[in-house]
Amino acid sequence: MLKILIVDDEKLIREVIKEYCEVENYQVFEAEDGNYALDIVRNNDINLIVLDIMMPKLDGYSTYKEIKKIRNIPTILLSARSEEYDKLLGFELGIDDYMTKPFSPKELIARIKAVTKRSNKEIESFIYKTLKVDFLAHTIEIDNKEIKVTPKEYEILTYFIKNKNIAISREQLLSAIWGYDFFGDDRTIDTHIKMLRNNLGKYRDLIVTVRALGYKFEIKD
Amino acid sequence: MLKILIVDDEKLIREVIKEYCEVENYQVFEAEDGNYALDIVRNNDINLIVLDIMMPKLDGYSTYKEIKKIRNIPTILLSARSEEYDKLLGFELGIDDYMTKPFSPKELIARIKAVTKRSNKEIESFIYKTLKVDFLAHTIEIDNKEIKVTPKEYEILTYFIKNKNIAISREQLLSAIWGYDFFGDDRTIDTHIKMLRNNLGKYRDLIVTVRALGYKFEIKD
DNA sequence: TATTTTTGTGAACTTTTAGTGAAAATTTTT
DNA sequence: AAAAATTTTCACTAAAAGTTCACAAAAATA
Repeated sequence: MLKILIVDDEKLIREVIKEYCEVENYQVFEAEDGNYALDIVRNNDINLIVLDIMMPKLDGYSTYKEIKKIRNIPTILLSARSEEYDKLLGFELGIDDYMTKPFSPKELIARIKAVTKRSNKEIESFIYKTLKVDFLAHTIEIDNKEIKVTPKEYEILTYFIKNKNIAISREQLLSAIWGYDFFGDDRTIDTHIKMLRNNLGKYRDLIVTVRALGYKFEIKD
Repeated sequence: MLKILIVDDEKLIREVIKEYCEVENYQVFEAEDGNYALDIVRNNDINLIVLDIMMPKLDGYSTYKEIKKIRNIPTILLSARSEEYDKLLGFELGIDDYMTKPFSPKELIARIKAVTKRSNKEIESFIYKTLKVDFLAHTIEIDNKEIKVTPKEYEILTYFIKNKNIAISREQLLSAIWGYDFFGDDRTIDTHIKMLRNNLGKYRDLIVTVRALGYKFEIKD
């Protein structure tokens, strides 16, 4: 279960966030200032921190730096006004996300999900039966035998793997792999898919076509 | 192209928002009170609404509720002062976001982008008894068995789900799914409904016909 | 009940879409 | 600069999907 620490001097804010988090089944810890926060971080295995910048005693920035000394924890910063926005942009030392008050609870939950998802997603390889893709070595193996694919095919395959079981539109593939500035024919994808399927041999059916949309890399767990 | 409806009694506010939206290439509709807003929603395929709470005639809250009866549209509420903040937090019936005046146009645009992005992604699945629609995988399951439907049927079903318990006219379905430039016979819908019902098997009755109007996806909660 | 309106449906017909091989264009390697 | 590899375009085909239509069935109305 996700353990979330909320650091804010306003009790109301903490309560509201807590309520929403509990709906999502997160375990919530509260701290009303930076010192309490540090204490909690030291004694609990916190997965994510929601941290207000403007606080009495130990302010958000300083708290953030202190926490980083203890352990790297994904953090979402809250700033009081949108004027702070620019400052935040300049303030770059690994913040995972930030929001300006007032914010919608829905959005916060969405961001929490996004951040936790992101920080858990650095995989080094993908294995399914005898298909192995090694992201570090940049190789693909089937039945212990390396198969060669072109760079584009490799990119498509890894994109599929990272988004397995999600239907991907041609547009999405194009902008993800070709970039937003590609103005060619989107049927080009079909040709690459054809070649990738051929190269995947007996695993060709992992790429299923989603009619009127695009393709999907389907792994039935 | 994104169609945005701005509902505010102050002309100046509307103008400013409009200008910024047009920079982003959004198509902007304006309404100076709730009644106009309802009219526009009924006759256009609006994607997002920016709605002021304080208005003469039909106020924001009421307008919001009325719109929900017509169709589910992501909405950003504007409240006049930050004191309203607490009220808004308690006010929970699916608002996607809200802002307090004065706000920066930049921030509004950022939120519009966030909301539209989210509303296209947030709902990952719909489950009713043993009927499961997975919007990411683009699949439909009944009794743990995947059923195949055509693209149009899938679109209709997801539109129904997003607007469950709301009667949808044939015109509305046409403009939402076929687009404004479809000039064919609206009985075509009936054929698609027939096929969709067949594919839904024991759940066929979720699609109820609303005589002289269209259809409704009815879920008794 | 008779008549009219509206919806359900099977089947014929039309259009759209994806798979594919080949060729042209581009990029990379030799 | 030539050769090789890769990427992109394109035209053709088969399959899938979409549309129309006529008649049956059902509901509303007179």
